[in-house]
Amino acid sequence: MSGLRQKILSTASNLFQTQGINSTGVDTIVATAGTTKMTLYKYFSSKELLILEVLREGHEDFQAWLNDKLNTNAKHPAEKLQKLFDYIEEWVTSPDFNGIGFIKASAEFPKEDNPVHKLSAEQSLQFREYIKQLAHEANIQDADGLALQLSLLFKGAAQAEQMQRGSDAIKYAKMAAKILIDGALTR
Amino acid sequence: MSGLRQKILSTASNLFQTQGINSTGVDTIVATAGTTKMTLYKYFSSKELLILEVLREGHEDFQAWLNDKLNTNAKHPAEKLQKLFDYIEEWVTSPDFNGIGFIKASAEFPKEDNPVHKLSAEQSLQFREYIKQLAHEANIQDADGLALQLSLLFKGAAQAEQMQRGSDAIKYAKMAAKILIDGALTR
DNA sequence: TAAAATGTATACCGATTAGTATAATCGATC
DNA sequence: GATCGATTATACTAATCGGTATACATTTTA
Repeated sequence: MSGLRQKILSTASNLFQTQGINSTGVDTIVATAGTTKMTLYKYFSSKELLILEVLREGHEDFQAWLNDKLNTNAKHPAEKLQKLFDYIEEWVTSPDFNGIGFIKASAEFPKEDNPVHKLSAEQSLQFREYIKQLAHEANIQDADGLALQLSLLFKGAAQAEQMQRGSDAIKYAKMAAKILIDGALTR
Repeated sequence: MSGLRQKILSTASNLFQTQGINSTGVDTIVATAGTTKMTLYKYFSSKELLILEVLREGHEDFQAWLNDKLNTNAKHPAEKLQKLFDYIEEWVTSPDFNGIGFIKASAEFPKEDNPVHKLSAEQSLQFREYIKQLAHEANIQDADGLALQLSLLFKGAAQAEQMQRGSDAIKYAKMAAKILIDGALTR
């Protein structure tokens, strides 16, 4: 049963994050994963498809982890909102954190009709919709606006973290989020 | 007097933004600029040096434009802070806007010792320091913190704009910035 | 008018890219 | 022990990459 497929996926994910997507050749991926090109192309029919799969898995992992954390550690919707950036911080500062995929992918594939770019935009929107749902359940008037603002803080912090690992950006993003959330709740 | 050098710079800037830096070959640049590789390499001894120069010019233009706008249209330091995102919006929504270079460059060159990455991080920090100075002059206690938060909003909005042109992210970033600034001023 | 600088045109180099063809090797099942 | 699927190993293709060499044309300067 192919642990190889998973190995290739995780290896590619790491390399994409540390070296860049376009700068990482297929040969480098298979060499690092300890396999050959024939095997890679048996599981992924093209590099683009591999990129898409890496993005998909990364996003699903993040969303599932975040949703699970919020559901088990917060009862009321407003509480979820207030704890959102706590878990974002926990995710981002985790030692095996390897970046928010869709942030970088959209930069490396700027053409709007590119499949990778389209998936990135879709995932970004999906995250925003998730926050919007939380805000809506917390009876916030402009749920859409708050969701957009929080996603901006998230993107900014992720971008800062990718620019310099271990920056204190997340900490201040959390404080800014608290101000925006509290303001929206008491309106 | 070489208008060719400037033509190459602006052409490269446009292509880098619309196609990506790594995805834009030197041949494409010279063909689009209407010149030859020999001329390009007379002005820029390598592609990396061309990238650095494009980044440098873009950042200088932005900083100079922003500083000029603030100085001529706002008197008091607090007023400058409050109008900051108005001009950021004006810059970003301008039709000939071609992206905040250091946002994308840091994604395409993730290695921290890479010259392009280093310049990007430097420019990002420089922008943050600029805001910090404004906040300091406005007698804001945690000038550093506010500057970081505003730069997060700026990065997030720029990232959103690069993901989808014409998004309303800037509008909401402006609103969030107002909340954060007002809160910091009346403390 | 002669010299010098600037730009064009074109062909080339070695390295790297994504992807494929072919044959050999491995382990498990029957 | 033979067979079968999965994996490896290696060599290859055609295209593209950044960068260079050479020869020629044009314009500027003296």
